[in-house]
Amino acid sequence: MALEHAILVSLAEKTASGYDLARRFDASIGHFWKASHQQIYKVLGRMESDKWVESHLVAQDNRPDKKVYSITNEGRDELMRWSSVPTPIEPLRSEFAVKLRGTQFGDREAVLADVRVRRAAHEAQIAYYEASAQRHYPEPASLREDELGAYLVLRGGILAEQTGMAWCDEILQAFEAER
Amino acid sequence: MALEHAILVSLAEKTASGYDLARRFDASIGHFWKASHQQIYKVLGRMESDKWVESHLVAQDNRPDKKVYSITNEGRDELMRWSSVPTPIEPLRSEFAVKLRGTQFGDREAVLADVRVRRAAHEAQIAYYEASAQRHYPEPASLREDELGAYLVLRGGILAEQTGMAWCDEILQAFEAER
DNA sequence: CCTGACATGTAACGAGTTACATGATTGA
DNA sequence: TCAATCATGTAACTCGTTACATGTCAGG
Repeated sequence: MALEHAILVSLAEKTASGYDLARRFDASIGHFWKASHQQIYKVLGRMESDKWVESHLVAQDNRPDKKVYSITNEGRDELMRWSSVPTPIEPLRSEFAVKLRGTQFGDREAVLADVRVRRAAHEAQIAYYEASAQRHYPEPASLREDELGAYLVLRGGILAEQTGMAWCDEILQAFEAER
Repeated sequence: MALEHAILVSLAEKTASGYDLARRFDASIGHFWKASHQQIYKVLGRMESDKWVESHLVAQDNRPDKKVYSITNEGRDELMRWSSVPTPIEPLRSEFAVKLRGTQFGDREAVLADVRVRRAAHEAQIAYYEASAQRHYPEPASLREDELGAYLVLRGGILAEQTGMAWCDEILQAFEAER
């Protein structure tokens, strides 16, 4: 399972509570791997049994206690082992593609409206990613070693969104040409 | 669930047995939505209870009987209804991105080897898709209405694979530059 | 005789989502 | 007083995968 490894990577960067991790999975890491807090707590429990992480309670003023997790040496070993195994190639999976394929059996105008909404969403996401790149990595030619991975992932996000937008444009053009 | 609708689209094009559908999900439709035969039989059962499809047994010579499914009017109505509801935007989900992000905690050379394998896989997939496009849609400027959806989905596949390959190239370059 | 294509399922499990459950503090 | 943020979980359910289960026929 990749969620465990996503958590290990996140904890290797910085210790965190389940709540902190849930917020990270809403932002940075969450751009390519989503997880709900419920699932995170569940998996953290299993990971602690497996000794990949350990926790200690931290009391706070005016706030609930929190359980701060950190990665163990066994966790670091597992990360090393996992990184050396080839990643299975994930097949594409797109409900939108199914719908596009079946346009002739559906509401053509609604599908086109959907394409326009998706195009706008891709556009917004590109703007967001590019602002993020500008802010965190203004000089991509001289990145620190520990920044490279996150930067390349961001680049992957930008490329994917640009492609999504280009696809929407092609679909709109094809449908307009046909009219 | 989209599998039900993928099956509806497939049956709207042509009646099929569970076995036939499983083969279609290994090829054309399967390029953007995978399903095992076990899952298909399970879902077909539910869809028949819901009256979206109906089946009749067909005896064959020298072969086992088969249950041929066809879409009902209710099934067509459902397809129309579904097509008019906006498709939820599927967030990216990539174990490979997690691994890339965590390269500093792993085996850098193994990750790079993985990138090269993935690049080759994208390249092969592009060749496959382009041959398919050439064979089925030699003249994209003049497509029949019932071909347009499948053609555009194929285009989406080509664009996605090209992007995947471009990303791999960027990763390889960045790691080589750093050395 | 053995493999592969044809044909249809069940059972057990794992991953992930949705709904439920609780409780403190801060600011509008 | 009401909503938002902080903080941690359980329970029920759905979707999908893997393993198991069975049997025919054609071709090498």
